[in-house]
Order: sequence, then C-alpha cells, then structure tokens
Amino acid sequence: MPIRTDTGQRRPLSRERVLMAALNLADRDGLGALTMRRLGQELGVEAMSLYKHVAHKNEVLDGIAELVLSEFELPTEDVDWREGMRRRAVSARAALARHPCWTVLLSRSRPGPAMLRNLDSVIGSLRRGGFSLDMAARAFSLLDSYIYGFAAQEVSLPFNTPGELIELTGSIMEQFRPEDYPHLAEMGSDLIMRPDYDHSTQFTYGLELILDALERARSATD
Amino acid sequence: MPIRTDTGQRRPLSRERVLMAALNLADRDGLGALTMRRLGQELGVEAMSLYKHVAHKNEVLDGIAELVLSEFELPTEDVDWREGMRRRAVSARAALARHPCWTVLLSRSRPGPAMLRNLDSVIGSLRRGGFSLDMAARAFSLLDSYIYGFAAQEVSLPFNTPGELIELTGSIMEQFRPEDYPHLAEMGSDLIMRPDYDHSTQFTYGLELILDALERARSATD
DNA sequence: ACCTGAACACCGTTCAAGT
DNA sequence: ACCTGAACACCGTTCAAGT
Repeated sequence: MPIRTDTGQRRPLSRERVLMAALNLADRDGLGALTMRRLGQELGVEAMSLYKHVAHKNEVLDGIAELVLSEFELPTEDVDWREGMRRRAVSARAALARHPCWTVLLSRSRPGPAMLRNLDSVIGSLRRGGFSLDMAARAFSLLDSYIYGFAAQEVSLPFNTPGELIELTGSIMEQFRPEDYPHLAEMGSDLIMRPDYDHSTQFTYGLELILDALERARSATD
Repeated sequence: MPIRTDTGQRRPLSRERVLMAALNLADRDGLGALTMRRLGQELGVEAMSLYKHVAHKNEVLDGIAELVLSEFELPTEDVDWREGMRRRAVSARAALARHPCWTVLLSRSRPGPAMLRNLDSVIGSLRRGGFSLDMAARAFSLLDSYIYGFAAQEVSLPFNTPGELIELTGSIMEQFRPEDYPHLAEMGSDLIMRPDYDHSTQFTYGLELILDALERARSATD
C-alpha cells in the first residue's frame, strides 16, 4: 500500500518525488546515507518500488546533481556580462552551500540538460560582453574554479553562525601545539577574537577581485 | 601466510604499505573500488588483517588524504610570497591531477599534520610578504579555492592528450543538438579545430591573474 | 601472539511469486 | 499491471577459533 491518504505520504510515487526525497536525504544525512533502502523508507515504500522510476542508483545521483545545478541563476541577455557573472556566482555559491551533497557533481560522468544550459548561457553572456572564444573559455574556467573551490572549502569547514565558527576554530586548535604551527595559531586566535567572518562576504571579496582582473584582461585584447 | 618471498609481496605489512596500496587502488579504480576486502587482496592478505594497522576504513581515507597533501611543495623562507605561492599552486594542481581520488579530502572531518603544515607555511609566507592577517586569510582562501576548483573540473573532464580531448568534446557534443545550445556548440567545434588546449597552461593563466590581483590588493593596503 | 573463518547487519539489484 | 519477499553477491566490522 504505497499510497497513504491518512499518514504523511499521500501523493503517488513519481520520478520527481523520488529525486527530491533523495536530495533532501543526502543533504541531511550525507551521501553515504543515501541508499535505495533508506530512500524507499523515506517515501514509505519498499526499495524495489523505486526501480519503477529510476533505472539504477546512478540515475538518482545524476538526478540530484541536476537539481542542484538548476538552482543557479543564469545570465540573461538584458544584463551585462559582469553583472550576469556576479549574480550567477553568488547564487551558485549559495546553492552549493544549501546542498552539502553537491560534491556528487564531481563523480558524474555525462552532463545533463541543466549542466548544458549552464555552460551555454555563461559562454553566451561572455561572448556578448566582447570576450573572444579563448578569453571566454579562460574566464569561465577561472570563475567556476573559484565557485566550486570556495564551496569545497565550505564543505570542509561547515559553520553558519559566529558561535559555530568559534567552536570549530577552537576544536581545530586543540589538535596541535601552538609552537608547532605558529602562524596558524596566530590566525586561529585572531579569528576567535574577532568572529565577524562569514562565508558570503569572503566569497564576494574574491569574486570582485576576479571580475576586476577579467575586465582588465578583456580590455587589453580589445 | 601474509609474507611471500617468492611472489610479488615480500615485505611485511605495515601501516605505510597499507596506505600506499590504498592510494594506488583508489587512484586506479576509483574511491568506490576502495574496500577493505579489495585492499587486502591487493596486498595478498585477508581483509581482517588490515585491522592490525588501521582502526577502521575512515583511518585509511584520512591516510590517503594526508599522502596527497604531503606532495604539495610548501613555501620556504628564502623565496618571496609570490614565488612561494606560485610554486605551491602549480605543484598542488599537479598532485591533485595525479591523484583523482583527492576528492576524498572533501569528506575528511579533522585536519591531519600534512594539512596543518600546509596551512601554517602558507600563512607564514604571506605574512612575511607583508600581508595583514585579514588579507592573508583572503589571499589564502582565493588561492586554494582556485586550486581545488580547477582540480575539481579536471576530475569531471579527464583527458591527458589532445586526442583524448577531441574524443571527450565530441562525445559531449553528440548528446545535444547544436541549435539548443548554440554558444556551447561554437566553443565545442572551436576546441576540436584547435586542440592545443592543455590543463597546465590554462591553470597558469588564471593563477597569474590571481597573483597580480593579490599583489595590487597588498600594495593598496601598504 | 598473530592471523582468519564464520557471522552479523548492511549494500544494489534481480526475479519469481504474490495481489 | 503493479508491488514485494526472498535471494545473490557484495560491504565494514566483530569475535571466537585456529596456528
């Protein structure tokens, strides 16, 4: 009896519902907890019923990767390249931060529609902004490296409030003697003293540096 | 009989040998293939014997993460910050490219000695180069975001020779109709026409842009 | 003292049996 | 026609039994 009208799940199973539940589960409990059996449990159904909607687990992983990518704000024709790239970068970092399981993107082999839409719209925006094909490829590589790399460090240093940052910094600093890593110790105690750090402003700082550098490189080849 | 003098493995098992074999296996066949049973097989021993040298599989993952990090060339006191950062970045990207399983770093919770040495030497080099604590933190974040983000894209687009690049580009372009993603199609056919792209020079280009930007930001706060 | 076979509680996935 | 129980070949890990 997979359809319950009295308890939580009432709607019938669908591919979309399976993928949404998978994304939620993977974000909440980690990719390791995303098993077909637990996913079925989450939906009030036996694991084997999932195979009506997805061919195998890899399709589930591809699906949640696409869901994350579809949350990026893509550049449109009515904004200049710099504003388009800025908005996309900020929304992408926020999406990756919202979905710690975004690292699943790294093990996907073939790009889906959301990925292709991403590639196409970014290249288009840069080309409209006057970048040569070569420069557009370089700018794209630089921007996305920064976005994904920043998100990767957020995954390794997960905190949301200043209090969590202090706790995290403290627990890392407990693991070594200050005299062994003097510069690290100095930065650690500085972070604890002034806990006004937050990921979002740190990200914006580097992003503007990169956009400035790209603007200069673009003008140089005019 | 774990010690064989006639066949391949002759030396006795050790923690170091276990971790080296694990790194090789994970790089060759992927992190999914790194199981305690296959790792034992690789070393000519039953899986359960590994537990003499590591407490659990997580310790194996921590161990190979540290091995990868230990291949980074750390900045020393006798080179200026820019040269130190450049050499570290180039050697780090090369190490991450040599070890596709570096993504294991993203799921490690607590930093080991190699990671701490990395943090300390980079902060030290930037501080000696005249960066304030704040600017050093920002520069570090920007540089490492770029390094790891670039490596992440290399993992998703693995090729080593121009021939492999053409093959990869072609197989991606087969998956969509050019009219649906016109800008992407244009860039794809350009890449196929001029296959002189390689990861290393692309990385260097972005790295120099970032180093220039950091130099400017540093001078501005002098 | 060291190694390992069997066992336990899990995986993804197949398939025949149930409704 | 749709759902699922049992089964298969795998996991990580424990532990008692072997040498």
